[in-house]
Amino acid sequence: MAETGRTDKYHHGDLRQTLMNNCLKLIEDKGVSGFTLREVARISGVSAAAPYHHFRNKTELLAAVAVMGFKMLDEAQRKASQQFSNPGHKLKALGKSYVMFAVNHKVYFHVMFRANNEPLWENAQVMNAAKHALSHLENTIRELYPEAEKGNSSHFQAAVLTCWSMVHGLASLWVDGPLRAAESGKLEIEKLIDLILGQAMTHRSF
Amino acid sequence: MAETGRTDKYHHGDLRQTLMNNCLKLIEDKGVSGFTLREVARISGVSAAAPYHHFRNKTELLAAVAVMGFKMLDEAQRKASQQFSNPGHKLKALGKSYVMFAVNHKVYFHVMFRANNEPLWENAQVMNAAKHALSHLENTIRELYPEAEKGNSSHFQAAVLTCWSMVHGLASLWVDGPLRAAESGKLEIEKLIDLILGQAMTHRSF
DNA sequence: GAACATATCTTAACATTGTCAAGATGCATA
DNA sequence: TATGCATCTTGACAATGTTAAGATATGTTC
Repeated sequence: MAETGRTDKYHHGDLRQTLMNNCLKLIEDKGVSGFTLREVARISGVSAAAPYHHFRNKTELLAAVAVMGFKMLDEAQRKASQQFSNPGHKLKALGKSYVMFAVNHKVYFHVMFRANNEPLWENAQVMNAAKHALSHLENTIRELYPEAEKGNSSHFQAAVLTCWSMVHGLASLWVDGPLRAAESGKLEIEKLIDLILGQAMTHRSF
Repeated sequence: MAETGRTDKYHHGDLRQTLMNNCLKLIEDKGVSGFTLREVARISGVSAAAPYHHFRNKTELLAAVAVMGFKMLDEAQRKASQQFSNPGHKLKALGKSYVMFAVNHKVYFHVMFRANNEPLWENAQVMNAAKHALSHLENTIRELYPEAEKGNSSHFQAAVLTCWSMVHGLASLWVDGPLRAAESGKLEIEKLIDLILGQAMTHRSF
């Protein structure tokens, strides 16, 4: 009651945050396509026009949720990288943390990268939060290749991108459905991650 | 004129295909979010209700487009794998072909994997077309690991998934924006692919 | 060729949506 | 206490997805 609905005050108190929470709840229930600004307002106990005093439009609500998501991912990555001092182990932990974030927070991941098919990445706040979340990977690769960044910077970027693509691809295939839809689902996702990260990262450079 | 608009006949002739073509054109122009069934009908020169005689709803139009996309990808993968006989080279060619497909047919890729945020993967036709497109990768990995599939099948699945995740991740990061938005865009995408596939696949197992 | 069944298309309507303009209400500050 | 600002509401607008009922062409059967 106190969480979802309105208070009895005319001024809601913290409508902005309430809208963001209910936005997530709604997407969890009905998917991003069935998500409606009006219904978020309804659930939050305010009129359809009320959200416009806190977000310029529907897309900006989603952008705000995406920023929250990136902050959560950032936090998860930070914790993961703190578990190990060895850069190789650190890298593997980061990868697992990335994929598990997508698995455990499917909705966030969806909004962060797919949004409402809107170009969320032009939003400076989103970009910034995303950069922070990605910095852990970059730092760890810097530890792994102290020399790489100096001479051939493109080689460093490629290394970052290789790792990012790997885990982002796995996460995307899971979140978007094809992986769960395929019979590969027999393997539980967590074991799968270990298997794959082992296969991809154990070899030599990572 | 003949392509986009209607014919003078009452019966359109091939409205189904016309709708699919204009669906793509519209998404190219306005993005998936700005895509409207009514406007597709308008562009095609028919009434708003006409498409419902060819597709059950908006999602099924997109599903049909997705199937077309997977057939194109299938064809591209087939050509790529035929260029080499060595399985290692073949695998690299498949990877490059996958990513380049996403880059050159952004809209198709978007519809195939993101759709309208709808669960396209429950559609049997989509699933089937996707499996075909993926079979080339599976076959090539089978060639690489003749022994893998027998004893430990999960190891084989993991190998397939590792490669798929790699290229799908790269493609997704490009299509969804983050890669183009980041400064990494300095590197042209094609060189980037070569760099990454080289880094990821040259090592040992692939 | 005429009659008829069927596929294809249109018009008209419905509930819903995102968004905006104008007005109401409460809060804080002078 | 009076004034100004942030917050919320009501009411409206055009647009959308979708359906029902009716019109028109096409092809098949006699």
